[in-house]
Amino acid sequence: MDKNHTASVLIDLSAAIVSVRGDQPVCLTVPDVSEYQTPGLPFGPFYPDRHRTMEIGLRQWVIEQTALDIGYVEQLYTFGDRGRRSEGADNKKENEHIVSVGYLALSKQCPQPNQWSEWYKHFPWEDWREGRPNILNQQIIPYLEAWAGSDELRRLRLQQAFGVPDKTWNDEFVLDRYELMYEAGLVWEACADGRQKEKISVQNGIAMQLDHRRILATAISRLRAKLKYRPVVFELMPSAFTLTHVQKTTEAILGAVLHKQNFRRQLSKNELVEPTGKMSKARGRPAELFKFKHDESQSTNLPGLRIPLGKSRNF
Amino acid sequence: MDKNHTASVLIDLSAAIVSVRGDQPVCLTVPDVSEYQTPGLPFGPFYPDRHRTMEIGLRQWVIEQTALDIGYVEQLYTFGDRGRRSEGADNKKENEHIVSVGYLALSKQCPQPNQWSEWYKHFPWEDWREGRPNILNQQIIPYLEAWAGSDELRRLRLQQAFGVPDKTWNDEFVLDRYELMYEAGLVWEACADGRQKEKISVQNGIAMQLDHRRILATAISRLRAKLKYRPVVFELMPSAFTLTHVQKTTEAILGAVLHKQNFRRQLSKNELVEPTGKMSKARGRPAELFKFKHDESQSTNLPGLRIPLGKSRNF
DNA sequence: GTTAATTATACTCAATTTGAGCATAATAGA
DNA sequence: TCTATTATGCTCAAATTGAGTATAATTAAC
Repeated sequence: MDKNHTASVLIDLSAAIVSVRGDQPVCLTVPDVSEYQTPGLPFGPFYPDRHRTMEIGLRQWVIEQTALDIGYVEQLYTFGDRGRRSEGADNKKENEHIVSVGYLALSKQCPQPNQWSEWYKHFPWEDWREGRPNILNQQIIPYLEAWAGSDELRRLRLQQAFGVPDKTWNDEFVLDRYELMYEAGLVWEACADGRQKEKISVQNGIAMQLDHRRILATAISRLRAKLKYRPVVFELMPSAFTLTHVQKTTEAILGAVLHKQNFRRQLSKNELVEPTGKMSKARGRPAELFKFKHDESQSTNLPGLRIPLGKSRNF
Repeated sequence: MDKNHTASVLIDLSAAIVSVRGDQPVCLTVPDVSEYQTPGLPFGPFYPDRHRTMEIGLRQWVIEQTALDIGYVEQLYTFGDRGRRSEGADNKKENEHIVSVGYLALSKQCPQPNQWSEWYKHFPWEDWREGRPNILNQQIIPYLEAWAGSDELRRLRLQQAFGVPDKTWNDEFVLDRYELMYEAGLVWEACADGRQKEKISVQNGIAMQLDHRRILATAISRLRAKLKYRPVVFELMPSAFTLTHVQKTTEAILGAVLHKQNFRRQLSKNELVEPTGKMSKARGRPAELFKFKHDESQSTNLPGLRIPLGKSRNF
């Protein structure tokens, strides 16, 4: 085995394809045939011969396999962990190592409801719209505090990720929280390497295949952060929408409620939307229908929503 | 050639190892032996057999080859572009494709000065500390405007990246600006594919090998953005420093000057530093020596400097 | 058809943060 | 002692944010 062979790997392009259905953020998943029936993110191999860039490769198989119209695509992270291939990799050669490049993609529609999985079923502690989730005080925090014990570093991380005991919660630290729970053995995936899977007493969110839940956590973190300074929400909106609709979508992603009047003030100050002249009709007073000002053109680096309190909020 | 073989690639871990020497941000480079003598970023192959994660692999060869103590390491981006291998890849097999994973690393010291290259020699238009760089009005902007012509999309991108003609400059859009210049054929690297290299009339910054200047641009963008909400400056500071020293380092990275009193206000409000009791002695009044409050522990997600005007400034 | 519930939108106001400045303190060197 | 230089304390107007109140335009209930 020469050096070149040792260094050779296969590349999987994994995608967290995100949309919003009603007031729930969802993510495209593929069912699992194994005994555990854990859903996974869709992925496809990268063929450097066929695709000039990896993003082109990603778009290609998403179009082929899902027939979805994804607009916004962003590379998230490249995972080279050895552990990743340990499970269900029977269709790959034994000696081939797999590196997975995670992507975040946004879709305006989400047809075939059963193929889309709601974020907060995988991360129940991340949805604060109805107040602080019970699972935190009832399950997660006590377990984590026991795990931390008197370890100084662990307590500091606990403070930063979960705001314990400082009473501060940063909605962007989704990945940090997941990884802390992983290390503490609080999620199913942490026991995937031969250890018995029944160990996790509480269903701390629905598990996913391989490291897919970690990729989804990365996607949520990134999207929540991006929302605050780039107008990516509109990649999830139809061509015409009410301001309340934009707010509900934003709140769904952030997992937090926002002050209505202030939210609209930001929207109008940044001149992100313009009226269509039409009105929506629902229960109460009809709302004006707006459209995104910069559709078609790459909206990548426009001002953004600038949700205040960008960092952390008290509770 | 079966499908697996087509998908097999080699992975290079490229590193933008950044430090600050005096008032100049610098980046570790390796000399080039070819006729053009363009410097390149150091890189090493990733051996999945030997290293559990890519970050471990990166740290490994940095330690082996540079003997540097790098603290902070962050993955930047994974480039799968076919063009990348076109040049000087004689030591690799013809059919092997290379994917390069770019990393940003921060080092407190930068010994052997000749191996470190100053950022702004590669990106002269990014240093605004002495005011608006002349090269913009004299060379870059006129060329780009001609290139844009009446193309609507091009003009919009020009506006966003270079603030033309809105008079607004966002210090974080380093990558956007570089890529625009690349597309417009304004940088040497754009002509690397067989076209004559002498075409670029102006020396718009010193070129680098392969796509290394793009990786460096990514690193600068990321670091400038991160600086504003995470206390990463301290990864570039010695154990004891004056507040002015922190400010000079920050300004070097941002390529912009900051208001002294307001900078200090942020530092003290966020409680990032604590006095050591000692004083520095230089020309004027002696300054108090401080140290970073959260040294040793992972400072990754602490509050940060929160440099105001985070987005863009007028000129 | 009147009333209640619901949703939209305009407007206000105090608290905080930011941008920009002046004033003063402590040192070295002339 | 005087001057240049750097550090640091303090002020203040402008802008932004957080959190309301008031009012308008509908549908659903009675």
